[in-house]
Amino acid sequence: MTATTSEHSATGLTATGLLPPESPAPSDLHGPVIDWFGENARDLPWRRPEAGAWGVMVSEFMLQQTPVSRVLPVYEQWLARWPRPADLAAEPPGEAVRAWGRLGYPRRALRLHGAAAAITERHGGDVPKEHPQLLALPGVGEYTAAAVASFAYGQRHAVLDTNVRRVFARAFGGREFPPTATTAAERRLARTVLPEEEATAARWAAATMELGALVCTARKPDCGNCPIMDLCAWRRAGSPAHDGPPRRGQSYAGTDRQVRGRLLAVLREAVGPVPQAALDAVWDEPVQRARALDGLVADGLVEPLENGVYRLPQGRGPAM
DNA sequence: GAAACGTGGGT
DNA sequence: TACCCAAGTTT
Repeated sequence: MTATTSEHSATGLTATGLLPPESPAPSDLHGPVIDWFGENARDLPWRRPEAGAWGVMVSEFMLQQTPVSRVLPVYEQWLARWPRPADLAAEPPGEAVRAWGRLGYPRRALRLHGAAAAITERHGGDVPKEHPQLLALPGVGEYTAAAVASFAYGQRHAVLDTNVRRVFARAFGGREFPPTATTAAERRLARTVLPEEEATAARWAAATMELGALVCTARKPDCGNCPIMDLCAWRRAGSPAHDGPPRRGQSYAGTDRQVRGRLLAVLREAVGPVPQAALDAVWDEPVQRARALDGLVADGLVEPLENGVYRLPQGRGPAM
């Protein structure tokens, strides 16, 4: 069954501009992608039944901009120490920041702690099932709310992460990469191609994400092992290279982020409060160093004591 | 909508 | 080596 323009006209997808003329019929992809997932899905701990909604949520926080391989060990330690949201909420936020280790973007640790506190206070200790309630939690954005609702509770949501966006850009859009920022058109498309049946939609969400992570990768897509190789619009167009402006680049060396990282590393590894001198040692430029430290304090990641002594936060930090 | 926000592995 | 990329969210 090959996709044709006439099929789209029948469904109105082309007429509404949701799909380019050469893109495949969405329903033709469901079976192959879901079957592929059944045979190739990685056995990740947060996919096991015993992970529960809290395990799924913890994994989603950790996986925001951080690769699976680096998340795995920290995830295991985290769940062993804090098996329920209330367990985490009962500890100072600084403990979450410390346990976060070197996963990066430590504000996520603070927000996960805040989410655990909110879940404990507002939802009786259970991760909420409704998308709006998930979205209201600190650190939970559009993607994470949909991911938890879909993966943990089997609901029907468009789960649009960087993997899925890339798969859709190629399979339906015929382009190598999606736009820099998620567009309304991408959200509409993701909702439109979602299978009708709830459990199938949840499976589709996980499957498209996995396909993007393992086969339809950014660098070297393994099209030879792709279950929809013959339907993919990008492939059918000859795999044209990305045209538009160059992809984003994020510099790091010499930035405040690097200084913040070094300062926080000292605090994380220290058992108790740290004197100013220990922090001064990590960066020689005093103005930038002070700015970075002030930023950490403002973000609630560091708590200043008297006489230039600092520690990880012990109380409730500023709302974020 | 752009910019800020960590860290490390792959090429 | 330098750059790209990794299950985003917030301001």
